[in-house]
Amino acid sequence: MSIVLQQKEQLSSAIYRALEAARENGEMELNEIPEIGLEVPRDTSHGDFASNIALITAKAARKAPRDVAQIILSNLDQGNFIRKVEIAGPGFINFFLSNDWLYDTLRAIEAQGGKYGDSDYGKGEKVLWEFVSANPVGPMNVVNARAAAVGDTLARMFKAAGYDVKTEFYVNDAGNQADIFARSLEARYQQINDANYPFPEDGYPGDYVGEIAQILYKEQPDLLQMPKEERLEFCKKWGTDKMVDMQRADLKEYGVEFDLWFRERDLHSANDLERVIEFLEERGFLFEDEDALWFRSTEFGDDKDRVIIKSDGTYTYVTADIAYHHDKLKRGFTKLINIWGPDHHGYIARMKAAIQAMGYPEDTLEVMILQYVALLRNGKQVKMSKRAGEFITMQDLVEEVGKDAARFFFLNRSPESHLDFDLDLAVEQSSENPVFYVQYAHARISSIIRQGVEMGIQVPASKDVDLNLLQHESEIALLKQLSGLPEELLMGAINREPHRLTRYALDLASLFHSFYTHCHILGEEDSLRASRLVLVTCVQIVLKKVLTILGVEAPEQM
RNA sequence: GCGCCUGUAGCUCAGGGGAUAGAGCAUCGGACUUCUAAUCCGAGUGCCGCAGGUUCGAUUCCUGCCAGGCGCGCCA
Repeated sequence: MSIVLQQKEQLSSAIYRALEAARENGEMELNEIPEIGLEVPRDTSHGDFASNIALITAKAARKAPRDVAQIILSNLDQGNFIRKVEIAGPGFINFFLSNDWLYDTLRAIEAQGGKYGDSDYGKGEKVLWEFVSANPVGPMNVVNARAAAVGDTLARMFKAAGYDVKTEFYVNDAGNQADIFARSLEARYQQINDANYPFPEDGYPGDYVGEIAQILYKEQPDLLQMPKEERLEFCKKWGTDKMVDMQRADLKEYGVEFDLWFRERDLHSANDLERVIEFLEERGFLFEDEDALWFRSTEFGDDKDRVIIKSDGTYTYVTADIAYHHDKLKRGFTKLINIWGPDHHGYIARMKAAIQAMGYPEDTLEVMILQYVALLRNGKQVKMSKRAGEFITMQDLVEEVGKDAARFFFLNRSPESHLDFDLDLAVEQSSENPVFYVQYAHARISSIIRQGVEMGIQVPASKDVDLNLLQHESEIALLKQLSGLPEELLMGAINREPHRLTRYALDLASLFHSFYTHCHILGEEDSLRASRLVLVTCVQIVLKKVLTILGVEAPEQM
């Protein structure tokens, strides 16, 4: 249990006992004692912890909130950890504790290192995070970049929260788009020898198709010997594999490495679609109408039934997706979390229906809908069209603003908010980007420790220093911030809020920079210097931990 | 028409049943003989989209409306 939680528990049981005592001695009538809420107030003048219990119970007790608070106080056993209690505002009870718990936080960080802040909340539940899953027919876009950053970070937050996590990229290499891509690639290949060879009307116009056609030509100069059908099949497989390789490389450069890459074509070759259709058929969820086979998804709350096999005998996209999710479940995952773009939100109901038809609870599948990213240049939105071959790719973005800045920028916003990404601003102010502010704090600490070592000063163990020397306002503020990591990490995972962590990192960096200005370290006398070295080392550990989860570098110097 | 998301400071965005609504950027003024000034300290700004409702208390929850983005295929 985190130290903050320990404090809250101590306080709430003290309040509970006070309420019971008040009830017994007749000072207060109260049938039920509600759950006692405690929070860390934003304003430090409101204490270390505050409770609104008096406001909540006032009505049932038929007393004014401040009177209730006064009764609680007069029955409260302050023990030896509560330094001061006061009633404030409409009836809040503010608790001021002795600093021992803050110093315990340093000991915990020292003992746990990079694991500080982790919990076993998830109890090892197997969770699969699927995100990006961009079609292997072109470069990834900025929404993919947003999804990559969010998914990658949330997956790590889940690991920290005690889940058994895998990340997966689903490759749509078997559908219409893959066929169109194959025809586009084949046409570009033909054009190497015959400039007038017709390009398909619906083909992908981007230059990249021609570029990889060149690579294909070098590797396979005799492709034209093949029968057309066979050649298109080859182009589809080779081409989508090539695109997947490129996507994998781009993602790696962006700091995202998936545990698993799942190919749609493997579902087809393993006859998984037939199998899942049979499975649903047996359970009576399918019916025929107008020469097509339908899935009765309305039985599970979808607003329409969905076609599974089209009248021409081919499958729809959702069929493969059902088979895919069936496969995920067969692999033993009990929680499937997908991150989709806003254009797919209409898909949620039918996939959840499928999950239920397969016999699993509706909330086994959770879909996070990420909102769009609008790119602005010269104050105007950049119009992008895959059709016209005009778009700013993830790769362009990373090259332009850098991996760390791009990731931080995406992660610093709540996933469901629409996002305006001003390219001019991102480039122009790249040296003032918040990410550097956080990294600079880490580099500064590294520098202090480095110089200490040069002077023959090592970072001491906390047991060998007097942590009580840490009394400065900026030191206390830092300690409080450090104590908050476990809760931030856990709440961030539970609520799927990566931006909690960027915010936490910014706040921690800010408090450190302020401390740095007000307090010196290496020049201080031995005992104070030792205590502060312990403190900044803990700040460094926590900064590095958070940056690692965010997928951002923690530089030793800048 | 139905569904999802958004509406908070000049801009980009946090927050969220409670105590004076926050940060960064931008603007203005200070701080480097001292561990990195990519830093710090200080200053101003808000019908929290509008209107009702629930509540001791609503910017937060509920309903309706307005505005913007995106969906609603035997496409993927």
